[in-house]
Amino acid sequence: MNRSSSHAPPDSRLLNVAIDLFGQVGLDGVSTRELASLANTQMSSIGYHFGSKVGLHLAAAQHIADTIGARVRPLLVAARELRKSSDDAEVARLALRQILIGMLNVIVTEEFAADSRFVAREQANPGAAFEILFREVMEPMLDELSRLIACISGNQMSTQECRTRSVVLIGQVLVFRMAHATALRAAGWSSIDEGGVRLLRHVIDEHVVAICDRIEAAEPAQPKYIK
Amino acid sequence: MNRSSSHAPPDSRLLNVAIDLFGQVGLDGVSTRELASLANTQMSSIGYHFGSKVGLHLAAAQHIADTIGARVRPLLVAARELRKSSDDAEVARLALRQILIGMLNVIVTEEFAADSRFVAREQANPGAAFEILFREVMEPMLDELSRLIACISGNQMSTQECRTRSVVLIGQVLVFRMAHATALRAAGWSSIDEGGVRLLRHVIDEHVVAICDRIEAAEPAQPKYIK
DNA sequence: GTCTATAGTCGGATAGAC
DNA sequence: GTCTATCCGACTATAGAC
Repeated sequence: MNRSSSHAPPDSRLLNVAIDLFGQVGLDGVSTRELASLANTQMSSIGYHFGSKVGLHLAAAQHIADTIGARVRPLLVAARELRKSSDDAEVARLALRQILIGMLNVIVTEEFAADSRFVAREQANPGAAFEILFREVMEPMLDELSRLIACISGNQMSTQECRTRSVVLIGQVLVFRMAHATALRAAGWSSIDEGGVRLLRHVIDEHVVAICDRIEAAEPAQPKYIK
Repeated sequence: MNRSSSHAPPDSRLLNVAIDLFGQVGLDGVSTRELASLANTQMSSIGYHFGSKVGLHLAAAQHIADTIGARVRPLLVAARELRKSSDDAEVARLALRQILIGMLNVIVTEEFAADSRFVAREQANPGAAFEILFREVMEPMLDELSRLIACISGNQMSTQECRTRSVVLIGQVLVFRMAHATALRAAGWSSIDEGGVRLLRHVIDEHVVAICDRIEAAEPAQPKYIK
């Protein structure tokens, strides 16, 4: 059932339609008329409830930050607790794997499809909405990932390198949202079904484990990257 | 020097401006007036040379397919030749690493920044331009990558899994273009300088090697993904 | 709070002079 | 081939009735 066709209040219907459409075609790709029509309300109620079209866009970003944050934050705080209670690389690896698989679940789950489409689009179009999403979703996750990587490497790795590796790791997951059409065609899927998700979980987990093995086994590293 | 400010013919100037601006803000994000103005010509010359704004957009996509194709194709044909001359997993690994590092160079090089921005945007917005870019750029690359992965795995892996792994592998590189702002901030860069590129090359190559080790060492795999 | 009607702006396309 | 001027449709925002 479409979230926007329910009997929720108009502002809530507008928000859901906005997340769907802004995520698909961007802020300029959809008109206020279309948004209002699909939310079964009037153009002018956008002005009334959100000030303007841009106000609705920002409200949509904030709503998504709250939704995804609620889903991802538990994984991050759990990882943080584990890190504080132990320096063991094994523990950190487990937390790292759980965060990445957790992100994969958000990315491929139909429930979060509209939200993650929106996030992907804003990442390509950094604006005010991007600030909200980066600060509340991406940054805390990348922070925790790079701390886990530092721990796995035995704190032998520069912060710069840990952060870079976090981005590269998460890229393996994000590609399925940011290049959705390419990824689906390449994998020969029309949509990501249950079997596809299982394969994806297996592949990504295996890659993460392989990379952890490598990081942990690595020498203290000689040609360090500075600044 | 800006490619569009040269004394090239108007249609060429339009094409270059189009690649820049469409890549930054998308088809609907820029007006024909703006495009013409930045190309030092008239709005009506878009109609004359390319039929319409959409025609210009498609011509830009084709031009990019030619440009990037010219850069990437040599890597792909070299890999193909190697694969045909030998079944050795070591040879395939080398080819795989070279293709991914080659893609990274395209993604982070300033010379190709506008082109790869354009590609990234169209991947998020599948349309007619996406068809051109997928067929001429992404598909040949993903094809070769998955054949190399099959070879490295000793042909023990399903086609499905090989193709999925190709997407995941290339995701590590693409993230730096598709989530450019996020990646830069996360890594603490304002732009990807020479040192950043070196670190990135090192990190991605190491990850690819680690994943290859894992694939090669893997059991023939029991819970195979079918369909 | 909700709806209609409209004001004011900007967009893509194109006719027609040169 | 190049440029000017203009048409017409679509858009956001808002005034004002209820």
